[in-house]
Amino acid sequence: MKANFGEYIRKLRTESGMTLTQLAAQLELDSANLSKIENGKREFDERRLEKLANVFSLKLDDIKTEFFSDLFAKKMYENNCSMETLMVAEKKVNYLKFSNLKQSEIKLTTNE
Amino acid sequence: MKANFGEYIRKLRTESGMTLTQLAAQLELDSANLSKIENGKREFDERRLEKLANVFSLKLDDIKTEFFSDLFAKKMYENNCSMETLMVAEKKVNYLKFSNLKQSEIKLTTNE
DNA sequence: TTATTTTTGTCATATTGTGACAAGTCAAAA
DNA sequence: TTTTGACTTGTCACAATATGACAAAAATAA
Repeated sequence: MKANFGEYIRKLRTESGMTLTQLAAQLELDSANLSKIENGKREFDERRLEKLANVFSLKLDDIKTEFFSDLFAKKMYENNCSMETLMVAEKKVNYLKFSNLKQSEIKLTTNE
Repeated sequence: MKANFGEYIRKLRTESGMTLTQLAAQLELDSANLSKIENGKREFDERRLEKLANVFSLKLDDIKTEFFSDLFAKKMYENNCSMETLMVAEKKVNYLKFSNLKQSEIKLTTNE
């Protein structure tokens, strides 16, 4: 497993035999910057996730899972968060989904 | 349960009978900005977590759990992440902890 | 009403992120 | 050993975002 999104990109890239320059072009960024991303010295811009998925014919959802789990893991590790944090986060996501569901129902009902 | 860290602060504040101005002073920020934070219009600065814990005599770890779980939940919700993301994040945190443990062992062994 | 608390809008400034370029290293091929 | 291509690193200007501060409006309580 890779704990950095950069390493993940590097794996995808090398396995498909591309150079930094080639992939960078497809992602519309500088090869120097892509190098930094792969080496964990810069962050991959969230807004390029879709492009990345397209280049490697991967499902956007899978790429997102990889991307955000890295983000969370890094934060957790840096801040020495208790593992409980993730459990609580799960509850909160469900809560957000639920309350937004209710919201839309209300909107539909009251026809706003 | 509160899904916003701001609501959580508001709850703490009102339960202890403080005004925005009073709490803001203790946190060294403007009451107008604290108001925005409580209403979810601005983010609470991570670097003030310790101050917050002190004001309400809470364990920093608990505050951090609340803070970061909110952060993650919000990201998950906004980006429509699959729930798997959290599971993968958990694995990655363990991986990071493990590899850093190994790192320090190496450092100790080689006395660098 | 008057006083207090809270909310909202705005703006200058601080902080951070990003793209771009130049110059560097490195390894393999010629 | 020179050349070539791939990769890395440093730097800088600029863009995007966050933050603090202040004023003024709105809401609430006395």
